[in-house]
Amino acid sequence: MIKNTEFIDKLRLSGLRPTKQRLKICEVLFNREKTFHFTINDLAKSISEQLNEKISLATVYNTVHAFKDKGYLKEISINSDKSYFDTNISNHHHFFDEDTNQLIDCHEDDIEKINIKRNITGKKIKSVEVLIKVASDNQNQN
Amino acid sequence: MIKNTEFIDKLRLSGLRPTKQRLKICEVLFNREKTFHFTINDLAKSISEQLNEKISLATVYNTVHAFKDKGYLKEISINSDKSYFDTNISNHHHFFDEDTNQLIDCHEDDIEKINIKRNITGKKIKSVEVLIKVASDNQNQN
DNA sequence: AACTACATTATAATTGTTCTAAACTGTTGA
DNA sequence: TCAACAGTTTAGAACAATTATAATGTAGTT
Ligand SMILES: [Mn+2]
Ligand SMILES: [Mn+2]
Ligand SMILES: [Zn+2]
Ligand SMILES: [Zn+2]
Repeated sequence: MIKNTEFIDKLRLSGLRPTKQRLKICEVLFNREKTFHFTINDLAKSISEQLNEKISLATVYNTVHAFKDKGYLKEISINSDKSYFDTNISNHHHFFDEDTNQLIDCHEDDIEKINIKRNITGKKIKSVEVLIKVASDNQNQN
Repeated sequence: MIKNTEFIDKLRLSGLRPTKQRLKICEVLFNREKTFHFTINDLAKSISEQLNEKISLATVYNTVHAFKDKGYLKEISINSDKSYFDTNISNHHHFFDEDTNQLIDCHEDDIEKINIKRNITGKKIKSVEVLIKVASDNQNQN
């Protein structure tokens, strides 16, 4: 369990003021055993469940974007009209369960290292993401 | 250059009526040398450029979804708030140029075959997609 | 304490997409 | 051939996710 002062230091070091709202969001995001894959709505729900006072939706968006910009969150590309975020900021890939809309981390051993043999002239690789969509056997494709 | 009657047959075989609008969209989508990666907006623009009479945006959406359902188009997952489609329906991966927002096909030899060594119990793999984001060297990450 | 820049908030605006329901058209078979 | 019907198109409304706005609040500095 991470102490509040650690969050305060981390925020200050990033040039973000440690406000009440940001600290609460830190708790919800980072005070957990396992990786949290979430949409803004998931996060807002987690917040309101664990909190008496409320945080404005705009602040949730602002904070998630600030944390992403500072590298404390990753955004995951899923074919959907909503964004997913990830507290696991290491390079890793995902399974996406189409039945439950849940992301599952791929671990080092789950997938062989991606070896890209071509490069685009004048361009640098910014990220490589593998998304493996899964669903129950008795599910219609796509 | 594909003849109009071929499109008519293809549509009829799929249980889709060969309407004026669908045939025009077929022309724009499939009467080209190279793969077309597009957003609905790109397609609507291409249509209005090549056409005197106009096609309703709702029809463009309807048709693209119908074609996707019939397997004539693929939808590509990009971290963005808009959907991308692909006339290349083979299994393949993509580079995404963040400077221009253009997709580039990965060919067979560009990337080693993805080898997934883990499976999710009770779930079947529906798709495996690799997205390699690229940008100019002097670009800020993500 | 006062100042200032940064942050929060409610709410409006924007954007991509889907829905609706009325008008239209391709197909069928009497 | 043509009426009937199901499928299709359409404009515009509705919707959902996200971003912008601008007023109010607050953390950090002096
Ligand atoms: Mn989609
Ligand atoms: Mn959207
Ligand atoms: Zn993850
Ligand atoms: Zn492609």
